[in-house]
Amino acid sequence: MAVINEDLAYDLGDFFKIFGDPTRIKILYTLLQREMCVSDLVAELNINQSALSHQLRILRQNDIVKFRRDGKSVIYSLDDEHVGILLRNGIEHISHKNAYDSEEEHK
Amino acid sequence: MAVINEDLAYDLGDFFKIFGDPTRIKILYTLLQREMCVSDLVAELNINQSALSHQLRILRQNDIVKFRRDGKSVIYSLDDEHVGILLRNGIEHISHKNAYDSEEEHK
DNA sequence: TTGATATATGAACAACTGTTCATATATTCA
DNA sequence: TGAATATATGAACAGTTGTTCATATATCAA
Repeated sequence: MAVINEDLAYDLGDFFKIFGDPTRIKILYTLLQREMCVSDLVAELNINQSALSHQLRILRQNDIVKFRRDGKSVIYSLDDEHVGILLRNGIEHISHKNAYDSEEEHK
Repeated sequence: MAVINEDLAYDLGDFFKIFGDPTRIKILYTLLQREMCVSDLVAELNINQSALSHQLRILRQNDIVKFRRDGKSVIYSLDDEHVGILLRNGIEHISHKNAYDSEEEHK
């Protein structure tokens, strides 16, 4: 084992970076529940259409979401089983931390 | 369920952002194996002492690592069980992706 | 105390990131 | 074909991030 491979460190960093933005989190959290077309995402998430499209491209290019065209719409969905696990993992961490924080407040 | 809470989206984003940097990944990957003092990390990871210290502060402030002083040294270790799970999750994702990529190359 | 060693911090700066605006492309329908 | 709708893309810009250099703080040993 010893030292982490330099490339792996960069790849891992790049991978987690994808989840390091609230807009992308919103998108992924939504797609975790059901596939959805762009205009529905715009409506539901209250994000500028262009900003959403830019973020979807990032998710696409990193194989986090997949998409198919249906008439005029493009329908996006999660491409990876790990995404859900990862998000839930993060949520768990945050809720534990918040629970601990409010415990502290009572002292 | 429906739409993700705005605060949660930001908190989750901030959480994952911590893992979105190769220097921090190197640090965490190393601490996953054993606790270590700063100068050992400097030597092992070949990172500038100041840069390392700045990154350790970020990890500290986000309760990802904990530390204790031992004489002149400060010894860091992981503070959270989730970190290992998260890293392994990311590594798994990347290795699957790479496996798939090289599969593609053969076509 | 003084010098040596270990770690932390602040300021400055270059590089990167996400958003917006304008516009391009794609599809459907009349 | 032309208009309407849905989505994507490029350029510009402000804000953020990570590194470096210089320096501060902390601990130990003489």
